[in-house]
Amino acid sequence: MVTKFGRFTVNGEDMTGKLASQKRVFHNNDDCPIRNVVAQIGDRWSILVLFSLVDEPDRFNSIKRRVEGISQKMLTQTLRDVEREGYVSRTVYPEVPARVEYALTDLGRELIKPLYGLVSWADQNHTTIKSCRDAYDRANA
Amino acid sequence: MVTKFGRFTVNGEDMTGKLASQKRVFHNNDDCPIRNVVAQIGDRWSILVLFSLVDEPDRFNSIKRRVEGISQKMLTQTLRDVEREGYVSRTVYPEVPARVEYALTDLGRELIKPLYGLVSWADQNHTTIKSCRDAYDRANA
DNA sequence: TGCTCTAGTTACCTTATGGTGACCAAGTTT
DNA sequence: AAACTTGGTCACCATAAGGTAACTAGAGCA
Repeated sequence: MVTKFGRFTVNGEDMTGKLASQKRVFHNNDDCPIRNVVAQIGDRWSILVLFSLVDEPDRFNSIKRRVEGISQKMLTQTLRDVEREGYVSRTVYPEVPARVEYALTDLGRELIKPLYGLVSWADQNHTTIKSCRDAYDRANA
Repeated sequence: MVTKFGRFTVNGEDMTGKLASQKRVFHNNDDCPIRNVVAQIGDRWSILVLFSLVDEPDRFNSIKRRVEGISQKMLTQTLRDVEREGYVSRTVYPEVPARVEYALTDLGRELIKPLYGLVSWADQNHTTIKSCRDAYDRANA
């Protein structure tokens, strides 16, 4: 059996059809790819920072100006995190004053593709979701 | 100009090409679809719970057994959240003892599609990411 | 000398998130 | 009557996440 989403692997295992049997257990430890990847980009700033580098590299203060509301501390922290994950590279140019350029790596560009699918969906559906929230809140007031 | 990801809309605005001009600002307020949607499912349990309902509806304690490590409190909270977003429906059957069935809504099933893209990517690339982390940690020890 | 730039770091504080364990109600079984 | 079932709620606590503001380095410029 193949679901409407096609082949379906999670935790490195082909789980196509296993959900249907109600036997599938979803692990939530360090080896779980879902948490391992999604937890890192599910924070307040990572996705915005990654998308700010989609078309070309950019430097620290320029990113800071473009990602509205991010503090210096959080931009540093977010950039370190996405650099550690391998999504972004950091290049220091020994100019005066120092110039530090951040760019998506190949891996980062690969990640942008599924991420873009999610972001587009969010963009197309967020008014629907808002009215769902309102309806829920009215029903549970 | 169209990016390699095709048309690109964020915040309801066609931003294709705007990134390239370095003019694009990423808002992070209540009207930002990215945060509005991603922040809700970027928590510790939502994605796992949503995927546990992909193939058929399931009831509270069965989900609890299948989503490893989730506490009763967090399952309740997560289910209320995804219900409020409109991704999941909650049906009480007046049996004895009470049976409560959770199922993906049409909207929830729509969300699963881009989410599945992300989860698959995570599954295929998490070993790469792990070695990126190790390399980063070695370089910055 | 003092002020400017970029790209940070650090200390401190507040809020958000999530975990534990006790408790609850309605009804059925022993 | 006591215990067990499902599907929760509630109070309490610990930690994580994130914001603010001050401070730093290295070099150029007035």
